[in-house]
Amino acid sequence: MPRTTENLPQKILDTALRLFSEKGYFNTSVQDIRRAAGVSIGAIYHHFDNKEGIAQALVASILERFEQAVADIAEEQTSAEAQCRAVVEMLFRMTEEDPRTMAFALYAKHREFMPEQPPICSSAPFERMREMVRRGMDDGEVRPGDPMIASAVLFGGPMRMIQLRLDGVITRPLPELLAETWDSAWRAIGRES
Amino acid sequence: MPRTTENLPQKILDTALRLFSEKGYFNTSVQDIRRAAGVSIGAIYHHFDNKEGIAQALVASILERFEQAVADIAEEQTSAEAQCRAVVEMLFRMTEEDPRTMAFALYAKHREFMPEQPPICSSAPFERMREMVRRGMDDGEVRPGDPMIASAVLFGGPMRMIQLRLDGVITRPLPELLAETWDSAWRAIGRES
DNA sequence: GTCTATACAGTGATAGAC
DNA sequence: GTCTATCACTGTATAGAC
Repeated sequence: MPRTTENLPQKILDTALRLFSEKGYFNTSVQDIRRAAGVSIGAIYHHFDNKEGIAQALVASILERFEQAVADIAEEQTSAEAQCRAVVEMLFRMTEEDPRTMAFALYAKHREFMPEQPPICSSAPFERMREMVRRGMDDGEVRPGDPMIASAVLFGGPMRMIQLRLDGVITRPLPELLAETWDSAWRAIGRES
Repeated sequence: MPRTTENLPQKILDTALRLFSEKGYFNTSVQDIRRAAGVSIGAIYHHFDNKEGIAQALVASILERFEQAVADIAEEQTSAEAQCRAVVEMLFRMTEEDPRTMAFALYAKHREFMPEQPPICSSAPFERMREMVRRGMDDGEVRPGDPMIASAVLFGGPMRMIQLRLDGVITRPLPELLAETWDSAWRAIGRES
């Protein structure tokens, strides 16, 4: 890849992500994006079909990163507990490093501005997380029961922590709280040792 | 209270709640509310300051119901576990009886259309739920630790179940899943018996 | 590929009759 | 209190020059 200045589509996406997560999709006009990115309306509509297309490109790119991270974890870790813990650790870290991406990915109502798109909670990385729990159940690492309930309870707590952190209710960085959060969350579904 | 036909402000609120939860706040115009409620624009603006005022009235009324329900539970139940379980049972029941209200109350981005309002997660009923867990910790009913983490993990799982149910990922009525959900969630933070 | 200028639909809100 | 008619404006998106 030749060394080039940041290309224009990427600059548009970065700016849109910032504005969408700060003010919300509907409170952000294409004019706002144009102004903040320092480009023209024509350039935006040359690279994207319409405003919704910008949002779609953003979600697709974020889900791709998620899916890659989860896939890497699935390869590196063997036990279900280690896999699930690594996923939560990754999510906590990403929340601190890039809160805007997390807010937009996990905590926006995509259906409202992308009516045709499937909900985020049925996307590949989330399916994979449920699959980790299901396998742990088959292997006897997780207490028997309904896999959907088990994964909702296991990941629901940490995801609630992320939401409270993004809302400013939790003030400490999440990685500092990982150990205690995980101990509790796993105790809910793990077999006692 | 005299027996009267449903009054107009209430009809406006009911219609707005339906449209807001089905299509979202920004995809619903005041004209849409007017049409669906079978009233005039003038009537709407006579009873409410503006569109945001309708949303504020809705949130206030829902939070009042929540707060009342949680206060009743706090009176009826003594142990922290019984209190918290009753809250989750109430939320699961309300999700089935009135999914629109739950979707709008728990799962809408209020800050985007009501910028001046405090976030829902710092409202009275949610504070009270955290207080229940904190008291359980003081009484030795809950394992010692950070009360914020404990309540996030305890209620985060059930609230994730509600979200998945509203998104159609879970197809069975939540009350049928209450027992298993609660057993897991409480195990995360309760002292072993 | 990037720009400026503009079309035009639909929005929230108001005025004023009844 | 409820209505109709209308305003002023912003939004998305397109056309066409460079």
